[in-house]
Amino acid sequence: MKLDDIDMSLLRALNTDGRLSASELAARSNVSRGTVYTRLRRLRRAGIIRNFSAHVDHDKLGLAVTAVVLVSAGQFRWREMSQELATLPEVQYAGYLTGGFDIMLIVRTRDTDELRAFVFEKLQGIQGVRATQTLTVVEEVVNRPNIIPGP
Amino acid sequence: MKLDDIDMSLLRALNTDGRLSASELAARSNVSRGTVYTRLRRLRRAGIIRNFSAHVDHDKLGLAVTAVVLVSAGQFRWREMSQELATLPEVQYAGYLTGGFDIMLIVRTRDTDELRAFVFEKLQGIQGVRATQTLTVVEEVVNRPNIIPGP
DNA sequence: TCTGAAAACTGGGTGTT
DNA sequence: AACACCCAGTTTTCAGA
Repeated sequence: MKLDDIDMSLLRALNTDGRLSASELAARSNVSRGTVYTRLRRLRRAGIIRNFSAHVDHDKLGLAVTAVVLVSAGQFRWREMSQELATLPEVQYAGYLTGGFDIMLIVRTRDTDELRAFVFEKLQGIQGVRATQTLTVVEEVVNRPNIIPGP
Repeated sequence: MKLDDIDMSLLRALNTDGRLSASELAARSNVSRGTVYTRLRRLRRAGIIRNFSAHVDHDKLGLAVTAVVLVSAGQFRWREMSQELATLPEVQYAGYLTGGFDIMLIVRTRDTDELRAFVFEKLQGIQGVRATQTLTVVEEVVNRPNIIPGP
């Protein structure tokens, strides 16, 4: 799907505030409300906007520990591992890599005890996981929901 | 702030759909509309809900390349580096680590050319950046906006 | 893509449990 | 606290241009 300036303007606005009303979006993008409705529907149908979500402060929710887990995998079972990783509730991000490691996870737990349990019991229990390297996040500097390309 | 079942229910609902109306939230959490308003205000004021945002498909936006960049840093200028990293538009996530690396970045670019420019020109140009290791994300398996702890 | 009007929702308020 | 009710203002939907 082709995206014009109106679409990009809407996406940028919704990136910073996902609950903006149609009339506010219309004002910011200099179009009518009707246009905003039809554009948003298009963007959703095309899968460009996947969904909307609140952004929560994990510390304040009691999830004090964030860790990056780098995984080296063998005997690659791509499909099965994807499914198993997707069911782990602690995993916020999981991606397959090329380079020094095969998988990268970002994991959130209440404390280091839960992190240990995750890495050494859950993760190491998955077939194909050979070795893991766990790095604790001491401070988050940037945490953006999206990157919207510039003009 | 103490969070009860109602708060958690609202957070879970807003995690999966951040544009749910107050009446829908009320129905899903089995509370009145008024309660939803007061709870949401509390959650925002307390900083538990930071903001709301759309979630976009970066591939469809033309950002075809996602990479994890692990950085080893020396002569640590914590404050300055944070600011410099935060201004880089390609950076979706940046965090300081303990372990084998000092900083982890998740970066999105249009193509590998932009990625190269980011790593070897922008990033390596920042004072304190000693060495980088770039891993390309071949496939994203999990990409959740939040982790909401279970009961 | 825009406009106007009906329908639904919001954000208050009140008093009650 | 949470609830049910009400009310004016706003937002959304939908038709027509």
